[in-house]
Amino acid sequence: MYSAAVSTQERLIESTRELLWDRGYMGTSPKAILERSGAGQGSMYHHFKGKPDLALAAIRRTAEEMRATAQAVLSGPGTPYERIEAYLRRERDVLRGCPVGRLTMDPDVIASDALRAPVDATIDWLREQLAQLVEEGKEQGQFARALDAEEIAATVLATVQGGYVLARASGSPAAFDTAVRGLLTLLRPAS
Amino acid sequence: MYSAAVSTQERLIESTRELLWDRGYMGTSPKAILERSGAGQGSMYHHFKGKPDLALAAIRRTAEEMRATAQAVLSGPGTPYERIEAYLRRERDVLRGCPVGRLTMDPDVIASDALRAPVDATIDWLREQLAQLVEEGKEQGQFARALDAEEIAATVLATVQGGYVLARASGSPAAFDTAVRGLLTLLRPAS
DNA sequence: GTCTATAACAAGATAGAC
DNA sequence: GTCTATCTTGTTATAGAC
Repeated sequence: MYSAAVSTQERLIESTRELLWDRGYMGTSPKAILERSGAGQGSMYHHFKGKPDLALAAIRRTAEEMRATAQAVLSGPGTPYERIEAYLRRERDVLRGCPVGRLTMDPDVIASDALRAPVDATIDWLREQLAQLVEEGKEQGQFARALDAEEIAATVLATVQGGYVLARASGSPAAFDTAVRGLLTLLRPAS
Repeated sequence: MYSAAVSTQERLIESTRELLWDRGYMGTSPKAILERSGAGQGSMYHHFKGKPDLALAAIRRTAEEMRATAQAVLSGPGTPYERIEAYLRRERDVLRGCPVGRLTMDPDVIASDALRAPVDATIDWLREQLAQLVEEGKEQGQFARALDAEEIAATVLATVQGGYVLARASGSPAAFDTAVRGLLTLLRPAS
């Protein structure tokens, strides 16, 4: 078989991903997942133990995807500054928010070690990648010696995550871009 | 009467504020509000039209309180840089998140102009205050002329809001402080 | 103003037929 | 593997007594 139809299990995971992104864990009901995926009650409980189990599969996939997307930009061409800039300016569905970061505002996700783990791991990985870039930039003389790579990496990530908050509050993606431009000005090498 | 007992209406609003902070709009049920406040079904629907109406009262009060708290620090003593630092370093219940900012992740809040308005207004006001401080710092020669006050203000706010995300993801307030230290290094006057 | 009763509907899951 | 009951509990509100 060269081209199999997408499985019910697959549709369940993808539907859950979309709903988690838009409505969070609390706001995502099994009923809504079933409606969106076109699956029946029985299918869902056959493939998954329940809502948390299905959500875990969805979150893991979203986390992996985010990692791949970031990887592509961060390990792309250019100087460390340019690659950080590319990460900050990459196309985003700003008003929809970060599919990973938004989960931190879900009490049920934070309360569950299993559900929080992929979120934590993704953000931690991103921080390491950014810190390594900053370190490189310091070695190349592009960034000041006085900068702490771990700190700057956290600031970059926080600006992105916070940019989503500002944008959603104002109802416009512009606020995200403004915050990013501010950070880039502060980071820009003197050269 | 010099000291009246706290009214039922008051207890309803305060209970709603606590629950909104911890569990968001979706996660806050009228039932939970009633249990926490000790009020009955009838009292709630006597004083408020329903959940959105009560939430609006709660959100407005939280927004006002946040403004007052920020005001105290931002218009306190010190140079512009020192006052921004004081804002960034002020005591926060980091793992609990921002009681105003977290509402932007609630689809029902964002979808309602009435509920989003106080959130938007508070963040906008904060941005203006910070921008004014940056402008002052530029005039006093403390910040570089090249800085755009609006942009830097957005970056400062985003770092705070994003700091909460990093902290909740890792389960530790340390991530918030790390991001703030990074930003302060970037902002610090050469002097 | 506050209470209890009631209700219509959604959430989350199980049972068992097909 | 998928489907349709069925079940328990929670959500959000209304009605009407006190």
